[in-house]
Amino acid sequence: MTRVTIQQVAKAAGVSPSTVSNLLNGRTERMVPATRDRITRAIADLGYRPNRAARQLRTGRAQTVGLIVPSVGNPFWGSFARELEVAALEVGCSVLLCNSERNPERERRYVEELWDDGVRGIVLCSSLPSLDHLADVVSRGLRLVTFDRPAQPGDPDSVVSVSIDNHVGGFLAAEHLTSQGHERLTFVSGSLASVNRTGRFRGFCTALEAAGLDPSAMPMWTGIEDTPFGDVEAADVGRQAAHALFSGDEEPPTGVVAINDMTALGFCRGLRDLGLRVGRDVSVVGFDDIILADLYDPPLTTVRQPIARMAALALDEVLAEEAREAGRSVLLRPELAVRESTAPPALAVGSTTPTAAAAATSASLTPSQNGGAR
Amino acid sequence: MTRVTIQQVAKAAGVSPSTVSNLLNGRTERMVPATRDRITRAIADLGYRPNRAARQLRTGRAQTVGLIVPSVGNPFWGSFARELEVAALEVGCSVLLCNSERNPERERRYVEELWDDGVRGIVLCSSLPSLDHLADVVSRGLRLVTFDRPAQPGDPDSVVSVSIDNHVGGFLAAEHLTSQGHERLTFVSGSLASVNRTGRFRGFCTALEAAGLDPSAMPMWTGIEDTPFGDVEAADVGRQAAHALFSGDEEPPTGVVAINDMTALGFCRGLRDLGLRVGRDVSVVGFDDIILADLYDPPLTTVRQPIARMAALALDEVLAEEAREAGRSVLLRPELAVRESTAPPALAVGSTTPTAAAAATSASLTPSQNGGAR
DNA sequence: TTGAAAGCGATACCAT
DNA sequence: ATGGTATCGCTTTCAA
Repeated sequence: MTRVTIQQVAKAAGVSPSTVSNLLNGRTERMVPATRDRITRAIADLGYRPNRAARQLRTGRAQTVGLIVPSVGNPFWGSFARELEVAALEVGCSVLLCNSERNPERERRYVEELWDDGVRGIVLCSSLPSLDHLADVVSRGLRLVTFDRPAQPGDPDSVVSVSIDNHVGGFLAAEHLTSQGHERLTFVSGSLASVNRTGRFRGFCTALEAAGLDPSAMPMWTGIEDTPFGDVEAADVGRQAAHALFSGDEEPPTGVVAINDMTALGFCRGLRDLGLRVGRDVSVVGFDDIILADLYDPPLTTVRQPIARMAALALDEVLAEEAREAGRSVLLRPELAVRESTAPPALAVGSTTPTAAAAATSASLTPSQNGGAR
Repeated sequence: MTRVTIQQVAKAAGVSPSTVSNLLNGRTERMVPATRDRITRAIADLGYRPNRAARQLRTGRAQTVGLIVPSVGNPFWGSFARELEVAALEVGCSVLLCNSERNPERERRYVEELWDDGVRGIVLCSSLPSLDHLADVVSRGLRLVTFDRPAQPGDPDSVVSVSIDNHVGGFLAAEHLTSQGHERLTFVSGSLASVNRTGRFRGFCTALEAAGLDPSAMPMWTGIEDTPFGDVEAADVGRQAAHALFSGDEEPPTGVVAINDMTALGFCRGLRDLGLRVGRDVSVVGFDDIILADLYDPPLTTVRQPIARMAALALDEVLAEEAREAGRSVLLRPELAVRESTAPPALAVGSTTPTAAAAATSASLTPSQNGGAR
């Protein structure tokens, strides 16, 4: 009933605690095989398991890495968390998961708490422009790796970043649309104050310019830029954007790039509210390639992030023994997964009602199915 | 740079460590206000933070609860994890999250590990029929609360369970379909060896019988019952099921109840592969009500689990001071979220091609929007 | 190759 | 109302 300690193992094996400790920590070389076996036997017999608190108190470090994500409710972060755990498991680490809800204060509290817990380091999935709120802990020696947030000027030197090249991602997404002949494009996202948004949006603009289009002439949606939206609400952002863009006075876009898949899916849902059809009336490109992207109807064209590889890299950086060069950034190239939510724009310009458009294509179906179409 | 200890605080405040400790643990009543203030000042000045490892070593308990889910890649578990964290935060606990991937051995290892970590208790989201692999730790005093897995005969007495009434859930789902006039129904799930599957399937059968239908006469899908499918693969299960049911010799169902939303969404994707339309050619009911259910096109009718409430309850049980009565079960009532993936069955029987069927339906069925009307 | 013993930092009992 | 101090279980010199 009461826990077995290293002393009891030592006694059972007829050796001292030090020797058992040596075995536990892989220092078997200085040990006669017979001793080793006796200890191993004793450990098994007694069902001994080292007390981590004691070990940590002594060594000062836990076999743990912290992971802070905006919200595991978002499947992208859920999948990433899972991949990081896989990587950590391989090196005998566990992962302490925290949801920041994109709240800087909460983020700071979690970082402090994890630091107190003696984590080896933290993988921070934040897109806040500044890391000032964490400068204190970082200066105290915390090993911090940011994910999906390229290094910014002003970041502490010791912070490492692992992310995709967002500029390339945004470019690929928009270029795909322009190459299909789209000429009215909108970039849809929530809060402006996010680092990856900036990169993705710039890539989007670059692609437009490359196609001879003027980014500033595109329909814009600036509904809720100030609201610090969380991640579960990402879908709401997309949905609201769709409503705004397609029921305003301005001529709506024929193609849209969303900041992430949840927003893209929300946007699709918004289009559905309006009786519009994705991939036919409007083309939509997402970002992340969550599982649901391929499951959606129509399957969503999206910019894929190689999360398994990124998780492994992030963990490597967290556990790296020696300090890395200052301001180290690991940048991966994203790729585009082309699916059916994108297609060349409808030839008909200024189609009257969506229902009419749909009917035209599907061999004069009675317009009864366009759920809720007004 | 070096960590501040309780001794340093004590010295700075001109008191003994014991007194500081008393303050830290809320025993302020035996302390003159002036002392209290001096200590508080010292703590703030020095930026003192208690060392958790030391505290845990001394008290034997951490301020932590374990959470084991099949996979946070599945949005249902992601959302649940988030809710549990919210609840835990309110009482100053952190959550240690682990993905079991529905692997009993891995589940056991995690439970042992969490126990070693000194967690207050564990919320286990498992649907394994037996808890035998955990009997050992449980008998050593672990407080275990199972979620989404009603208590089974043979479970250790001390295990508490929090779940919805799966029988009711399965019933509501199937009854919704029968009341719409569906007479050929299939229950789609992966592994049979899961507790909630059993309950949901029984409820499904009960509803069929209540409608005068014979469950054993329904089209069945028994493709991969033996494979211990994980949770990310849940969608594949659904997709495969759709392919099998709609391209075999047997007449396919007009309505389907899936074990969970991911499977339902996979099923919808499978239908799409085959050119069939959800909510028109086939009605689909999911289970869980993940965010994506409402985002899907068409929005998915599903059995909702009240996860926020369930998370709070599960945490209560984990942290309960005194032991609960033996074999305690908390059972919540699920509710049906009716959306557009379900509708009365097409009138045409023996359709040739999907497209023809679709055309036939919408031609002859004008009032196709009033879901549920007979 | 093995052992003895000094802590890591907080708690709680027992004095005062 | 406050202080002294043994203790939790392990790691790690240093000595044998």
